[in-house]
Amino acid sequence: MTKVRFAPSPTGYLHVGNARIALANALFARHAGARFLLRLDDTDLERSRPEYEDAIRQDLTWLGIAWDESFRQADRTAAYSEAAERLKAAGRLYPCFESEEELAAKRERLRKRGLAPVYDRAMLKLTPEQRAQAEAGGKRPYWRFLLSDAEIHWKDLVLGERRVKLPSLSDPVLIRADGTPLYTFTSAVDDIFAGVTHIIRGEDHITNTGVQIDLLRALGANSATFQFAHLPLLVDSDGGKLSKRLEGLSLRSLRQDGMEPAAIIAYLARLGTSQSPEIKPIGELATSFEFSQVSRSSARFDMAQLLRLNRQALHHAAFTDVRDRLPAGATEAFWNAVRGNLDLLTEARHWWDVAAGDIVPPVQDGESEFLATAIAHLPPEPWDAATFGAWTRAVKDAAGRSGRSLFQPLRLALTGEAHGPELAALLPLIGRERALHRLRLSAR
RNA sequence: GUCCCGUUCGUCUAGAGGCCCAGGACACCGCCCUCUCACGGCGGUAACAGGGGUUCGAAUCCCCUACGGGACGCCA
Repeated sequence: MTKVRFAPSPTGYLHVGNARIALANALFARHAGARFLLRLDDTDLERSRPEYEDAIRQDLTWLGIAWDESFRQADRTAAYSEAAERLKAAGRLYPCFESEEELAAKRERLRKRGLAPVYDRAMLKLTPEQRAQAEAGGKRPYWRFLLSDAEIHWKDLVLGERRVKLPSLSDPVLIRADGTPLYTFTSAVDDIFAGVTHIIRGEDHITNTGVQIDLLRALGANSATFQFAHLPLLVDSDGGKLSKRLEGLSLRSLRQDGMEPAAIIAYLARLGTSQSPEIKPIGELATSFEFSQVSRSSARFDMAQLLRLNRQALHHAAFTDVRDRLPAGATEAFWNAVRGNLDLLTEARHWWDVAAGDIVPPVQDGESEFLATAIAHLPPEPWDAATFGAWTRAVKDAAGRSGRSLFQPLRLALTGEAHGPELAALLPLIGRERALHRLRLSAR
């Protein structure tokens, strides 16, 4: 049985970078028939907040990403203690007493000498007496994992052969002085516990993978049962850093702006691959999902492309898909008339005002005579899709105009805009009373 | 600072020595359709970061440079 996991920290809202990783996991899971575990990595008590946990679940659901099982690390402290004891017994977890200031100073010294800031394992050489002395002084230890001196290598599903030389790394801290476990540790313990087989995450975890493979082995797991896929990070549209601006691009803000989940899914599923984005259900997107088609270099997140996809998604959206988010009273006829002209669903509100509310068209200088002619030929209700054609034919004959000079003033008067949905569809929604009023306002 | 990775049209990419004076998609431009926009159809502009090698031949292999990214936390 294959299993993937998406493991966000509830320290903030999900952003597009997170969503891309979550989606890659979901697509792979669907494609490979794997179970999807949603794990809340909330071991950082300082920053984790329950409301973010709820928000993450909501945002994933909104995107259409479902999970088969879920748990939070805060509920698994006993398992972490047990694993820690085993590592201690095996001599792979050792206590340290340096303060954070001391450690920072050590790193700084090494850096100044042009060396990598790797922990010197000073505490490993502590005699039992020295250790007793430190503890007597009221110091509580934090615990480091004794890395082996191996060179870890694995075949990354996206990046290919990768190597991490453990001797060039610091022994990672697994347990804080306050006794709480750190990500590196809990993640390995849980991946074993949950039976995860494919770890799909961002490229920023490459070094962690080397460490975690060593840790998985120390915990008695067969590291060969784990497959890794590291996706290159996304960068900002001006080529700069991924982080700052994209992290601000939360799913919630996109949702607020009227972005369709279908567009986000379509864009993120294919970004950085050789496949073109397509508006499709997530299940169909999964069918063609392959790690081998993901590029090894970072992809640029381009809002313009997302917007384009969003327009496409809207263009194809059925009334039933969007009715809950349309202004109260909006009808299917209205939706079908305007959807082809929307970039964002939020713009529907404006067109609803045009169709059923009050708008004030601009006064068109020099067109009063023409508009008067148009008013004179406005047919009586009831109106339907054929009304506009019949009316404009009559106006054409009476005013001797055709083409743009015929239609543009009418569009401007009726909608207040130079561009917009087909008037034939819009006119019956506007109705005779509003149409008359607007034509008069525009003629003045 | 040290180590690792990357660099092909505006964007996402195809390309693993001759099939490439580099292909596709989106964007853009033009034409057609058309009351506008959009849709659709047809066509077009546009790229191998730079420099050295290796080779009969390099986008593809090697080296250097530049630029970009990542890692180096008692964050995840």
